[in-house]
Amino acid sequence: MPSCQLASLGPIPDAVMDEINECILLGGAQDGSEMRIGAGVHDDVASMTCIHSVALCRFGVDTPKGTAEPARETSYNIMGGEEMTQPVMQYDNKVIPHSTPLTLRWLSENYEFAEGVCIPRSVIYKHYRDFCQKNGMTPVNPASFGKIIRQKFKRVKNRRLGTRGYSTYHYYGIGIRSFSVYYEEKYSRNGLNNRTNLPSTTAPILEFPNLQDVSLPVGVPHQLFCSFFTMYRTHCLRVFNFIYRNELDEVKEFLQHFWKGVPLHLMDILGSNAVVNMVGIWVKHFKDGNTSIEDEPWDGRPQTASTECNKEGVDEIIQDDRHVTVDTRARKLGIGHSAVQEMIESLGYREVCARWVLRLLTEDHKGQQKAITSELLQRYRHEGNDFCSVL
Amino acid sequence: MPSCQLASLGPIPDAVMDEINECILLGGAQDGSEMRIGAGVHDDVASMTCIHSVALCRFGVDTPKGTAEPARETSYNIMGGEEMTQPVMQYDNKVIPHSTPLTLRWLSENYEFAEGVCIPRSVIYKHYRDFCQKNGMTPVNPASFGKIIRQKFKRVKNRRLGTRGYSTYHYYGIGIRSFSVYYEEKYSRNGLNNRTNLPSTTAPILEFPNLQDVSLPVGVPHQLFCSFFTMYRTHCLRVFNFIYRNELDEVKEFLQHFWKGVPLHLMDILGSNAVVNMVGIWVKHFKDGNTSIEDEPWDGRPQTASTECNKEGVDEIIQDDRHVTVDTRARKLGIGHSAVQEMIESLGYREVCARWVLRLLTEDHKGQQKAITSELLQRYRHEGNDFCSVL
DNA sequence: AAGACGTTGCCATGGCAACAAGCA
DNA sequence: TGCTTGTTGCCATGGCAACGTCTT
Repeated sequence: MPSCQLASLGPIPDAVMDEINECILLGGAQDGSEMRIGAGVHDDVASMTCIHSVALCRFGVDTPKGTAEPARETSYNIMGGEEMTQPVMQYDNKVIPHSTPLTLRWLSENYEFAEGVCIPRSVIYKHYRDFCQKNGMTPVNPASFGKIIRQKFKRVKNRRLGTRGYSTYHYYGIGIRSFSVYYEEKYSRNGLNNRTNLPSTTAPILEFPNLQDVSLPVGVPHQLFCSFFTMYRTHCLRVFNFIYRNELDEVKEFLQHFWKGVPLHLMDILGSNAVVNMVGIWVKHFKDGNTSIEDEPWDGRPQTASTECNKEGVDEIIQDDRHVTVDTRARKLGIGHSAVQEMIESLGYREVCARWVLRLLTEDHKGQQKAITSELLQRYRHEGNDFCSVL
Repeated sequence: MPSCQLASLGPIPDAVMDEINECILLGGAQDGSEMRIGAGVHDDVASMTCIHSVALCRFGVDTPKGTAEPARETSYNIMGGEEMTQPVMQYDNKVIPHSTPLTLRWLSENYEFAEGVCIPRSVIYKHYRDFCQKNGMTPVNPASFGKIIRQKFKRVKNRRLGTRGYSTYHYYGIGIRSFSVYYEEKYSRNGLNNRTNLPSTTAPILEFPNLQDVSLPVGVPHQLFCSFFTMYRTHCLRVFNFIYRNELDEVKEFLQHFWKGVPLHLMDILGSNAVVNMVGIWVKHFKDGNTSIEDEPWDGRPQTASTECNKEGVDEIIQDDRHVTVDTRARKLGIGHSAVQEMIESLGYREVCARWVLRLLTEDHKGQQKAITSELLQRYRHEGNDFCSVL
């Protein structure tokens, strides 16, 4: 019996994949203003983990069942549309700082009171940014925008929805007008009825193996692996949910959050080849078209499959390993960014990516100890061991 | 007439300098838990700017006037003390998660209601962390600690003090008991009277040149320079204040904040040699024992002085320049951290440091544009020009 | 009965802008 | 009067923990 079910609602549309790719390429910050010194290293991790997890999601989904798909497709088109149908006012190329009355009017035209509707603040704010860009206005920050929202919708309430520890703020009581260019069914009054007949349990599910059915790789403490398994399972579920809800900005941030947040005592087992390979096996399994791992016995499988999988192209992997090393380091130097492109192209090397994520994380945690001397030697010694274990 | 006055209250005690050095060496995070991937690059900037600004403060201060010095000295000793006189309870090496009753008792023993006293939250929290460490407890996060504070002191009020845009949260109504090991006069009931006869205007001041009296380097837009000058002046004032208030943690964070926050359109003039040298001249001037720049005419001085200053040891500077390049890049690779030590030893090269801060910032802003192709070429081209302009 | 999980209240910090006070 | 600058209210987001519901 699966202890966790992943809702999947059809293949990821190309538009979404494009956005994800763009997100990876751009490092997540579209306007440059939020960039920080040192972002390069973050991007390394984010790119890799994004590739890995998105690959998992991509291959994990079932055939479409046709539920609620049209609405989602429409929403992408709207968001990706080039032209607002009727911009409130068009200034001739002059960038004006900000206009509260204009924003209030825009709010009136596109949103309405809607009891029972929850819309993420980030979604409305994204719409607002779009509105500002199309009208040559400099947007205000989220806090100030919130004040404007509450000027217009005095009775709006707060909700914090999302899985444990990852709740996001929502406005409760605001819906998108049905004729707005930003219309999305789930965020409007109309979506209230439809949502009830779309429970996640009726959707095709992606089942993870039950922990009891999995025989663990030798040498890995059972307790630690259980912890990691739980975290990773939840992680995948959340990535799924983010993508399903079209909150692609969240995906990147969340991935960073997850991989950076792996506790130190779990780092050790992540260094273990067997665990990495087990994750890889799951990905591979989903890729082959299975949505459940339950129908096949899992005992003993990880070890055998992992070796078989490893042998497939061990030379290339090592080759690629070194290659990525060079590029990653080059990018840490600030020399270039073409490596990201390469990493995307080498999507087939999911295991490599996963392994690299781990390596990166390990390196960085090491680096954070900031020992003044002998750090250099220690690092090379550590890397040496790591490299051997990859072989 | 100076438009801004810097309060300075004697030379920086060795204890403070030690802490600053430690802060630089450790990268600011004492427990490692707040470290993040990519912190290395932040540290580069922080170290440099810290050296630069601290040097400015160090050389800018006047002879001590003996006001309130004893209290400050005492406080350093207290904070640096090895042993609490009477720990509430001593567990034998076992790390226990957390104990609210213990914390409440500790609060009662060390703090009291004190109308009119403002104490920064960070200060109390630092004390609490110290208390936890000494008693083998895992401290709770600041938010949860705040709840405990309000359990004990129900009438505490909030204050946000600090210069514009850099306010920090304070508790108003809590003072440190006079017999506490954490006692500091300014944060206790006794400090209330003393503070009134220590207005910053009566303290020796460090005067910046008035903008009208400064003839700008050629080729630098007046408007841009004025903006930068205002920012830099405020920056120095704040660094002074932080050090005076013994809030050394703030110093590092603030320096990062300032240098990272230089707007893009000011980056250009910071790339200008003349501006960098002007800052360098001020530092040099203060170093020579002057607290005011007003008594000497400033017309035309920047250019001449800058060249003279440059010629002093241009070879060494370039030599050092390359040296720092290597080390900085090495550290970005995560190879080692001894470079920080070197930079501290080369404190004499303040101008070089300043220049390097600018270079680093420029590089990073460039890097954040994340253009996929031709970034490499562009960067080298840019660096080439930059290097020439240094010569 | 115990555990898992979503929701929500209270705390934290931080940005912006309005207000107030001091000063040229 | 106009400018500068400190303070504060309102908004944002985020962590932790308590509570209630639901599952095992």
